Amino acid sequence: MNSRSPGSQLADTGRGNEAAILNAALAAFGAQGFNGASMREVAKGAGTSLSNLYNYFPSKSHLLAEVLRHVNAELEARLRRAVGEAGDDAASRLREAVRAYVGFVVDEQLAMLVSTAEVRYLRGEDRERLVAARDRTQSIFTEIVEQGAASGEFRTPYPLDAARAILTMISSVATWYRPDGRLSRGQLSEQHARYALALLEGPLPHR
Amino acid sequence: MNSRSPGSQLADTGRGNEAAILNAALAAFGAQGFNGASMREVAKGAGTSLSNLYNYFPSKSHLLAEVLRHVNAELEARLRRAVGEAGDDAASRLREAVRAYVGFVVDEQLAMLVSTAEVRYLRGEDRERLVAARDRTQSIFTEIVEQGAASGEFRTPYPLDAARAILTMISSVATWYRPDGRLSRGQLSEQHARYALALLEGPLPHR
Amino acid sequence: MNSRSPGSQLADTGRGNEAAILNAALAAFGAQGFNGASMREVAKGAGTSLSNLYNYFPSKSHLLAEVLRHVNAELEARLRRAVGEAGDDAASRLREAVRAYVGFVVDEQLAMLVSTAEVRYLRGEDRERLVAARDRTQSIFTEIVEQGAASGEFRTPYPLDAARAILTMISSVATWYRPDGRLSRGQLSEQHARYALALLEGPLPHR
Amino acid sequence: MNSRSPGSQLADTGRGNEAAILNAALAAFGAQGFNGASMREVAKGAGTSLSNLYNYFPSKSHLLAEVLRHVNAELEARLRRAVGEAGDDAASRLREAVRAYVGFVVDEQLAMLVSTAEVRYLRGEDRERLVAARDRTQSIFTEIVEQGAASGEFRTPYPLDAARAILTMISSVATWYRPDGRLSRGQLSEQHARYALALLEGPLPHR
DNA sequence: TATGAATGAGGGTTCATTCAT
DNA sequence: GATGAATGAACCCTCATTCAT
Repeated sequence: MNSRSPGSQLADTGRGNEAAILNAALAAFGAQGFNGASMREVAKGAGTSLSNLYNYFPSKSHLLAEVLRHVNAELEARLRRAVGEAGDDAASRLREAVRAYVGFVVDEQLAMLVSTAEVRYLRGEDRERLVAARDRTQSIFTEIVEQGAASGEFRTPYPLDAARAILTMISSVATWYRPDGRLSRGQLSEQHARYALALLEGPLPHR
Repeated sequence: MNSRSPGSQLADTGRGNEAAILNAALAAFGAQGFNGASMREVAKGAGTSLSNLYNYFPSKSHLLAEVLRHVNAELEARLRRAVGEAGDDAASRLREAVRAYVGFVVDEQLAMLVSTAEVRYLRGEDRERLVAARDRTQSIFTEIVEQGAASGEFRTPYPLDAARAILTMISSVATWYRPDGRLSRGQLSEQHARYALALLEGPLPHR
Repeated sequence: MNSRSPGSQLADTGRGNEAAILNAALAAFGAQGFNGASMREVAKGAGTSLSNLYNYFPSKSHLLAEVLRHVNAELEARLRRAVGEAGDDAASRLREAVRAYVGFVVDEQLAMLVSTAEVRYLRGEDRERLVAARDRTQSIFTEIVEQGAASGEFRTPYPLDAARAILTMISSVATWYRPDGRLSRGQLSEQHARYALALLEGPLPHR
Repeated sequence: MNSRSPGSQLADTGRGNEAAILNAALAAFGAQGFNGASMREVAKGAGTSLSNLYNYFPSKSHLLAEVLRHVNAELEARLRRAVGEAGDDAASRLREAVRAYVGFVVDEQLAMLVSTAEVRYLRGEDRERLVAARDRTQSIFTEIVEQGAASGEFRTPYPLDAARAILTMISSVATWYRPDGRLSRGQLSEQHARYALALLEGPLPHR
């Protein structure tokens, strides 16, 4: 055992059934997509009645928004923790950020998938709020990359574009990763740390 | 004008309304997602009646399958053409393949988005057939990568994993590319060709 | 038998189920009120499926709007016919108009009730259209009243207000009339013709 | 200030929230109709919780019944007071009754509207009780009319039917009256007093 | 009294699909 | 091929009401 939270579980939030509903929604949206999932399924998954869902979330859209908000919050927390404990140079900070991100993708694969695939169904304010929150999360990476570009550690001509490429590369691991597959969590982290440094044209560790 | 096909248009297929329906389906699935789009929308977009759709495709699922099949076929054709016209070394073949792929993503952004986001709604044989077709398409890249790894041009310790990373990196360009954005089609091609070589730890062109 | 149309039937309108649906809606709205009636009831009453209703009317509100439009159209037609066949002086024109209106209320009691009670549930353009149509219908009365006021046949100091009072008085007959009650159709017509002349302070027939 | 109660307020009844609930119900039923209004709205309007409503009224139907009972009680009280202070002859008693009724309609327009429109949603004993109470209220008018018919003051051939016509005429003022409209409270009273005498074919005041 | 959480029934509406023409 | 009408299932959501506290 380790200290990581169990796969694809949103933290308890105090109110009776809220966490159960959020988790059931995550599972349902993950399995069927936002439009393919029904509130009845969510209710069944959460062990409550359909109508009670609406005592917690005013609409299916809002429920999706809350799911995505929680997922991003957890990701951001993990990233900040990891970067906070890293060294000072951009290369090691990047390495830790990548490891934490890959770890999140592996631990919370379903959350990551839903997070990527279902944002598009958010509209209006909910969407804007989430986009803003994600920008804050991604800025953890872009700041490191800018630091490394400024210090000369990263020599790529396109630091910000490369940063984006790194992020999508890592998050898309969720689309194919299998816990019983050829690559372990650790191997994936090493690989992607190396990919990231390679893309940024930074100092690759010797093989 | 150039010789590229117009954006997000599936080729005519001979049967009266077939192309119109496929294109309308692509547009509808792109705008609303597979489950969010309705056959009525598709019919309206194709300028025909709802029931006439079923003279061409036996079900909504099948319609999706056909859309995805056409998109992959077009992508594969473009890739094979590009690689066929390239040199013999892995680096230049890779460069041309990447350029062609990026070009496709840019030209057929919507097709690429749908292709990525909606495969999950295929089931059964339709799904298997498409997965097989995609594997054939992706093998264009993996063969080049294996060739380069064997020849020593690419020194990455993880050639096949890096190939997958390259593919997802390129296809995800569709999620953010804007025709009027900062990066032109050509710049994107150059960037990604460089990313690919960097990831494979091959010979980077001088800046 | 007489030539009056059967009670509470909206005329056939050509399209297959349309008349049946309108009549079923009239019955349902009459029995339960607009909000108390369900589209399922209407469908059952019309002998069709719930979903088929929406092939004829895009929403429950629209269905109500159409019901009310038809009712008013029928009333207006009857009034114009009656007035057209009357003499030239205001008193006899009024008498015929009142008789026709009372006749309509008695023949189409349910239609009249729904017409009065459920307008309030119309919103937006539907409401405005109906209000305009009703104004046109009521102007049949107000014009007669103005004619009689100008000619000196009606001596009331408030001709237009009295006209309104007459109209509400007649239409509210629908709230208590019973076909098997003490007052026959003919008696009601006579009474209300006399009420109208009395209210307008015109020439009362001798008793 | 005068001695009339404020518009559309049901009197306090002693129990904590009862008056607030009755008034909120009156407002909600007036705005949306009985079936269109929800107990949640009523609770919100009364400033209490949804479930607390059921400590005062056992059901929505009962709540409606109580609202209507209060409205009728207030109307009856006003009418009896007015008639009690009038002279002895039928014409002046009628005049005072009409004035009081018109005054009530104007002062308590919403209450009158609800009273007229929503009775139909009462069933069973609640309905019977209300009908009986209304009959008692209306008998104030019918008794005056019978007195005047007997004494020869009113010469109409249909005294009781005319009485009913008068009542509906007055109560329907609520459907169009606007406080800022052309007709003042006083003018309306005068008009309707005259209408009533005209309908009954009694002695009209000189103009 | 007063509350918040809970629920089963039912609301209007849309869906993919079928079928007679 | 092409259509318009039709349908049953399912959708999201709201309802009046209950109950433990």
